[in-house]
Amino acid sequence: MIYEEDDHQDQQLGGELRKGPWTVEEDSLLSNYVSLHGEGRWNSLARHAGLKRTGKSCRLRWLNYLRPSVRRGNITLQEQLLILELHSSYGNRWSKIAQYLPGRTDNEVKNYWRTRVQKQAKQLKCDVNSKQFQDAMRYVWIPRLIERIQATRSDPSPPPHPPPNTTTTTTAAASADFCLDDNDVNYEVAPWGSGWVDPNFMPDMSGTSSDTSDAQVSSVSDLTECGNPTDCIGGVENMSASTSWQYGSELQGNGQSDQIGLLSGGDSLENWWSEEDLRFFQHQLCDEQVF
DNA sequence: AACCTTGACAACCGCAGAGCT
DNA sequence: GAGCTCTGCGGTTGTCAAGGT
Repeated sequence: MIYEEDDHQDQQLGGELRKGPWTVEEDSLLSNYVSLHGEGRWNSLARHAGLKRTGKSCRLRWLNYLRPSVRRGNITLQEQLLILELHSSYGNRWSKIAQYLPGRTDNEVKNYWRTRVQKQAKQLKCDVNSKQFQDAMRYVWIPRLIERIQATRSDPSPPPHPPPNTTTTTTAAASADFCLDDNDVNYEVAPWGSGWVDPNFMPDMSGTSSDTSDAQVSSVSDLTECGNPTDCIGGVENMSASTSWQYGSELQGNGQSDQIGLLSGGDSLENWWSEEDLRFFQHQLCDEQVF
């Protein structure tokens, strides 16, 4: 790559630099220029397009907002499930997670996590990266998400597609739920999965689990150990049968079997935790948290 | 009606890695 | 190999609208 035209650094634009929200005119300039000349070389692009923005700003605006493939609107239940599970594999590697959510940007995934998921952790008075909260997601939230997905299966909303250029084997959950189009060959799916819903896993009720506060979630290797992906999860259908009630039984035994949020409707995450859940987790799982 | 809080989203910043001169 | 620039990523902050008081 030749940089001879890119000698000007962002700061050399000096006081002309614009910041803050983009105007319609700026969006138009950027869109038109990219459609004519393609992406890349953002600093040069910014100058030649007549934008008083940094290259970084232009790139961000294009990738997160103007790009035609950007998908806008609410995060679907399937996408929520994907995010939760992928985060278990990749941690805060938002761009990696976003690869599995076509049309979604890393920024969007990151924002979702911060505004929604962290809120749930807060409700449980857990740190979002604690093992306790991981367990809460694994044994309560995800099974409930799956049930809600099944309950809304008649919803014709198009399933998200897996990312391109990955070579990982397909997990049943992914293939069953997110790649419904048989014509959509060549999809490959995330290497997550086994740990989340393996019936052999049960929450650490001892309260003695070590703090995993640094997003040290289950490693990818953990999740890819399973030779046959279908053995790991068995698809969402099987997940429900084998996991949801089973994990839920810990809680359902406490009398909250109807608290899965299925009947409440909507995609709000407000009601994922019943009062029983909150008490349960706060008392038995989160005692050691200092959140 | 005014003010405050909250949530969602957009945008910026700093850093690290890759590639080029 | 050193220095420079670009690109991409993750963390953080800013903005605005909606809802509540």
